Order: sequence, then structure tokens, then C-alpha cells
Amino acid sequence: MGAGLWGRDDCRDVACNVSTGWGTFAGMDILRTLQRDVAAAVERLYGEPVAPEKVQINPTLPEFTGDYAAVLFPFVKLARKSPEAVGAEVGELLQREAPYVKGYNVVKGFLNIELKETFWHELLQEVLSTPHYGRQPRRGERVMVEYSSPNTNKPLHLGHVRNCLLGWSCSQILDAAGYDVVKVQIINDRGVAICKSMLAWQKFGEGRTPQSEGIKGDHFVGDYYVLFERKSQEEYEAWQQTPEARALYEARRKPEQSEKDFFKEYKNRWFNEHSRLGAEVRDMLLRWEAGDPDTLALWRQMNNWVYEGFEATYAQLGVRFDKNYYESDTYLLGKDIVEEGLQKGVFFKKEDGSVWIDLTDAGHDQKVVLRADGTSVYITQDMGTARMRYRDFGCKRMVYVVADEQNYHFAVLFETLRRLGEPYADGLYHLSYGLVELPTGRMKTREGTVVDADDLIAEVLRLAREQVAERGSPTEGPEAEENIRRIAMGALKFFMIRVHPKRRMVFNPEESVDLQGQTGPYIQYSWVRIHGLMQRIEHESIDLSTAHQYTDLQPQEKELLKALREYPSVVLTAAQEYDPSHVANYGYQLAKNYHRFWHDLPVFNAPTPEARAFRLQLSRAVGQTLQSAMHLLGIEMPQRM
RNA sequence: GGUCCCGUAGCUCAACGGAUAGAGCAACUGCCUUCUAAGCAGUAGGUUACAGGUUCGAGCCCUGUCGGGAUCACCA
Repeated sequence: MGAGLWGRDDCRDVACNVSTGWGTFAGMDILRTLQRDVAAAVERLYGEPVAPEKVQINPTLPEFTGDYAAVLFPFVKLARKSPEAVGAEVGELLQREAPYVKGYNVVKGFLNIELKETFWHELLQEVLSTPHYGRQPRRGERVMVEYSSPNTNKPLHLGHVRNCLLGWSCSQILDAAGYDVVKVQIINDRGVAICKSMLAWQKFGEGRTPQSEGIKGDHFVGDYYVLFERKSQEEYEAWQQTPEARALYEARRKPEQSEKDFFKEYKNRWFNEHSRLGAEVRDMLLRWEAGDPDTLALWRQMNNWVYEGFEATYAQLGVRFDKNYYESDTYLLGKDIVEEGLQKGVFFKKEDGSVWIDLTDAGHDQKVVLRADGTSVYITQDMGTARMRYRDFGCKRMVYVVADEQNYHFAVLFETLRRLGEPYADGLYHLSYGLVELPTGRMKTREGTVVDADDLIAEVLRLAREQVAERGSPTEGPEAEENIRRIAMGALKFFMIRVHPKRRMVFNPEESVDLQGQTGPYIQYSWVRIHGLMQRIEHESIDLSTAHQYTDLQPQEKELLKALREYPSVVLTAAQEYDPSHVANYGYQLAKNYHRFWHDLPVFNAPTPEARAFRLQLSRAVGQTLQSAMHLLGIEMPQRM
């Protein structure tokens, strides 16, 4: 540090990017260049070394002149001068020595730097000539992303939609950031819940199938789950009238407790101790665990129906998985780790034989990791699957996309794995997202307010079709169908992804998804405009080689270029923070800048051939970047709107 | 009660500790005889829940208070 300012060595990164021809300094690294040169200037002027990363560079606000602003407050103390004086001195030095500076001005403690026009041309050229602009080189490191993770007793709902969209976009972003991403889901295919569906089908199904009834398999199986709950409720209500129930009520009711409240509270106990259906379900679960062939056959049949249904929904959402894990394969895992943890002294055994971990010093409680009877609990299984996945893929990072209800569970799981010394423990991340609520509050199965994923998608498609028809665009034929699908899903996806994952979000199915304003279609529309221009270039064979001769750059054009420059760092930030909303909001900003540019400045009808060439090139760069950014969110561009 | 998350315009959301807190929706005004008006421009809307503190500078960091949510199962 502090070796000469603007010496030969520096020339490489600052300026001499000669290979591209007409450029004289690197465009994309302008922030680092400014950081370094401002730091060097401060050091030269005031004799104190300054770390370049301490220099803060922001885009200049639109109401001031200049392109980028250096924040000078941190240096006024060591300079022993006013912020204005520091700005003037640093600005003067930069303008004299740095080849890329056109001018400067100082407002309060901000040094606004105006860049020469060659900088902007260089920047545009870099964006256009970089293959897959925004993608980082491969790191040779694997990351696993677990998302969706449904139960097989009911269809996917609104919450799964947010989960899937987050999981998918997060995977895409990590991929763009250079990781090799392995996308997995863990399917909860066993347990009491699916047995309820199985039993109801066995008793009341009369051999019906999804095919015979013409409904999706997941809905078909889900309907039997609901049927079971209904029959069970009927049985319960009948039971409440029996002498046995009356006696229990009189004996156990708390003072002030109403009959209704008492029986509501008693339901689980009743199901386990008195219910005939309950006994049958438990019996079925036992037969399943014992490997009874008939039970297993039924179980496979019903789950396969569900998987067919899930596949259809996943296809609509545009999400895929590299591997499925099934709870039926993993629910016994983790016991070896418990044994190991006992030996390491990470776990301890209580008198009854149950095994625990004490996390009180980490701000958590004591937690059971193995029951007294030697059977696993939820967290045992998660420890086991974590290790299995690490063996399967060697991922040192694993991301769990799971709703924030389970924050505590994952905090405990990760801390436990850390203490066990698992090699991937520091790379575990819970991508916790807030529940999707309806305007009326939380979705409740019992109240029938659950928004079904397939219904939701159908509704959004219907709305998009309506809008397309209203604008007089074609709605018939495969191409129109595909455009409608892209617009509809673009709207839905953008709506859900643009919100920070951690926030709870309110979703109004009535108004469903807007197609105007800060939306997916707004972004798609800007791309469609560009797409139209690109097609004209083809047809009319326009000469774009004079773009660099364009001199009179407009503010709208600079704004676009500034936004383009940010794209790679936005992708990196989104990957580091596991937060796709950054990319969504960036896409909106870029589209907004483009719409303004389009409105204010003629492209094809630009005043000069150079201006036209430049604006077409600029449009192309924006189009590519928009498409790339939306691709990271799983949003596809329609050919026309 | 303990722990964690969230409180920003009527609504839905932004804002690496930086300049006068920004967008969209809803409301009101304008702009299609020039590349698609799913667009653009404008008006109005704010004590960033509240009170202190840290510093050149706080919506953001710290402390407390008040509201909302989640969780604190040998359920998954």
C-alpha cells in the first residue's frame, strides 16, 4: 500500500485495458479504482495511510452533478481541515492525475466525481463482451439446498409456493455465484398422517383411483385424509354422548371449563385411548413398520399418486430437484451419531435412559435426542440425514429452506452438529421465511382457508389471460398460451420473491397478482420492447460499429450503465445473504430505468447513426441482463405482450 | 414468563451507518399522428411505534418501553 499513486503497476487495473481497442480504463472495477485512488490521494495529501476499502463510494444522487461520490467525512480528522477543503484538494489531485476523471464538485462532505465518456463506452463494451455477464467463475464447491419438503397426505399450498420459489431462486443465484448446487427435497412419506389417508381409502374408497375420478393424485389422497378427519370427528361426537364420556367429563373437567372446551382439549387423548379409527390407524402404522406386504403395497400406491400430483405442480412452478430423500428411508438414522455423541461427552444419559444435549450455555434449553425406549425424535433424524447428505455429495454448505416456525429447531440442530465436530457444521444455514398470511389471518386447515397451490396457479393464469384478451393480443394457439403462462407465472413469482424472505407477507387471493407497476410483467414488458428492437436489427441489418463514436451521453443512458455495472455484485450479495429479493428489486430498478430511457430518448429514430448504434447496443446489454436476472428467479420472458 | 423475529405513506414493499427516507397500488392531473400506454411525467400522502444513548452522520448500531408474530413437545 502506498506505493506510488498512478504508477505503472496501478495502470493495469485502473486504465490500460487496451485489448478492447478504444477503451483506456476498466469499467466494471470503477468502484475499486476510485477507492484506491482516493485513498492514495488522501495519503499523499495528508501523510496518513488509508486502507482503500475504508473509502466509501456511492452513486451520485440524481439531483447533483457527477457520477460517483466519495464520502470524505472519515478523513477530515486526519486532514485537520473542513470536509469542503478536503474534497477540493482530493478532487483537484484526482482530476490532475487520474485519466478517467472529467470533473468534480464538492457538496458538504461528498466529493462528486464526473467520469469521462470513454469510461461509459468501456463499461458497455465490457458488459456486452463478457459471456454470461453476472456469473462468477466456478468455485469447485458444492452447496446443497433443501426446499419444498412436503407431506404426502395433502396437496401443496400457498406456503409451499413461497418455499419452492425461494428455494429455486436461491439455488439459481448460488449457481450464478459459482457454486455447484444440489437441489433436494425430503419427502415426509410415512407416519400417522399418510396412514389416515390409507385407512380412509381402504374403508370408503371402493377401489376408486385418481384416473377413475379424474383428479390429481395429490388431491385425491388429500381428500381421503380430509374424509378420515371427518369420520373421526363424527365418531368423537357420538362418543361424547356415551356414559363413559359423560363420566370422564364430570370427573376431569376443570372448574369454569365448558363442555365444548373440555372435549376440544381432550381430543388427542380420546384419539389415542378410545377411538376405534385411532386404533386402526395405529395398527396400520405398526403393520407398516413391520413391513407387512399389503400395507406397504397400499402405501406405495397412494404415495405414487401423490408424487404424480406433486410433479405436475412442480412443473407449473418450474422447479426441479436433483435428488429426493424419503423419510421412510431416513427416519431411523442418527442413532449412531447419538452413540458417538455420548462417547464424546457431547450428550448425556438420564436415569430413564433417554439421551440429551445441554445447550443452556448457548442460550437454549436441554434437548432430547433419543427417547428412553431408544426411538428417534425429529432432531435425531435431522442429524442423521445431514451426515448422510454430506457423505452423498460432500457439500460443506447446506441450506434448509424452512418456515420460521422452526427457527428454534434449526438453531438447536446446527449447534448440536457443531459440538459434534461435523466438518460441514459451519456451512449450515436455515433460510427461514415468514408465513404467508391471508388478509383474514393465518391459513387454517380446519377452517378451510388453505389456499391450494394448483388453484392459485389456475387463478393467476385466468387473470393473465383476461388481461391479454383485454389488450387485444391473441389468446389462442401454443405461442399465445406460452406467453400467457410466462406472464402469469412471472407475476406470481416476482410478487413472492421481491419481499425479503424473513418478512411475513400478506397475500390477497382476491386481488391475486397485479400486472402493472412494480411487478413481474413490468419487467417482462421492458424486455419485450428490447426484443422488438433486436428483431429489427436483424431484419434491417443495422451497423452497430459506430456506437463508440457517440459522444453526448444522456443522464438516462448513464443511469442504465450504472445499473448494469452493479449486476454482478448484486448477484454476489444475494448469494452471500441467501436473499433472492435483492435480485428481484434490482430487476425492477433496471427495468424502470429502461422504461424511462425508452420514453425520453428515441432509439431507432435517434438523431445520428452513432446515437442509434449506441442506444441499440445499450438496449441489448440491458435486455441480456434483465433476462439473466429474471432467469435467476425462475421468471421467463414472453415473446410479446 | 424465557428466547428469537418484525413495527417505515391508507395498503403492499425498498433504502452497504451517508446527502432532502424512496417505489408500486389506491386517489387526483396530464402524455398515444414518432420504436408496443402492461409505459412516462406530475399532485397529494411520513415525528421511520415510543424514549434515551453511541458519532461528523441513525430507519439501520446499543439500552429500555409499547404493539404484533413465532417458539419454548420424549409431534414432525
